[in-house]
Amino acid sequence: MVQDTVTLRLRLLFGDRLVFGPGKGELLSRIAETGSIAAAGRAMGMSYRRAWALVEEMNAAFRAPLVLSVRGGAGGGGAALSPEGRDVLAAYRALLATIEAAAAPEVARIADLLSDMSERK
Amino acid sequence: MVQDTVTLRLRLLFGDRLVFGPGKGELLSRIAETGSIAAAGRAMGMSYRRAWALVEEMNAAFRAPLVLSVRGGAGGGGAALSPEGRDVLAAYRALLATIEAAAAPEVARIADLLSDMSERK
DNA sequence: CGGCAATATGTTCTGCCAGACATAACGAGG
DNA sequence: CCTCGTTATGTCTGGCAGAACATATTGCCG
Repeated sequence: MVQDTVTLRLRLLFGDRLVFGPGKGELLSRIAETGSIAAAGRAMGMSYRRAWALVEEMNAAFRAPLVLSVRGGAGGGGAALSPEGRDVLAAYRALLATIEAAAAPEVARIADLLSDMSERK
Repeated sequence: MVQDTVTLRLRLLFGDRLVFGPGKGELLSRIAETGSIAAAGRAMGMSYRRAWALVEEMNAAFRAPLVLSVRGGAGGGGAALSPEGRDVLAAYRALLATIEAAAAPEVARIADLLSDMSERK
């Protein structure tokens, strides 16, 4: 095997506006596991400001908000995925899996033509 | 159908360096059809500077240069795809086709959850 | 009731990358 | 031998996305 890791980054555009990509995917995922926009942002080295902006953008783009948030209360508040949020995340993950499987042969073809990466830092 | 156009943008990363994406794909394609880096750049509203930089990057990343260029001579010079260049382009196009087919159901799932875009400018 | 941690949102600062501009070298052909 | 269009490469600059900073608000819990 010539190269260490091959990753596919997939972005979905509807019309000409970007709706979903790796960043929002991971953000959604981290919100689900941490129950907090702030914690999710911290986990990916992203300012809360930006994390929140992405959430806002998603909530506006979809028919129903993907992230539900409450403020005040125990622990200051929190956030969680709505059913739609879980749906979108699941669909996106499935998409990646499907694509990675389907793409394997062509990816290998391209990888074979790459210069050897073992001698790169 | 709720939304007009759905497009998938796919980027390939090997290790952590980006190697190939939509921009380089189209550039390669246009170089093949125009026989010139400058013309290819113009065709996609890209400065020659940038087009050339992308070519340089690709040529460096792959085992053999994807684009062969000559300067001076009839018409000032020109560029063409090397066999490896044609291979990579063909593989990338095949990749896109494969993926678009495989992705259709999940994309539809996500699209269904989008807010209606017919009432957006 | 006051502290805490998170959501929510405005304002300002900044690093960096894309594009603009400049210039050299090149080589066939008139 | 001069023109022309292209490759090749350096430098400068403006815009803007994202970070940094600032503040208000909310509601449980000790």
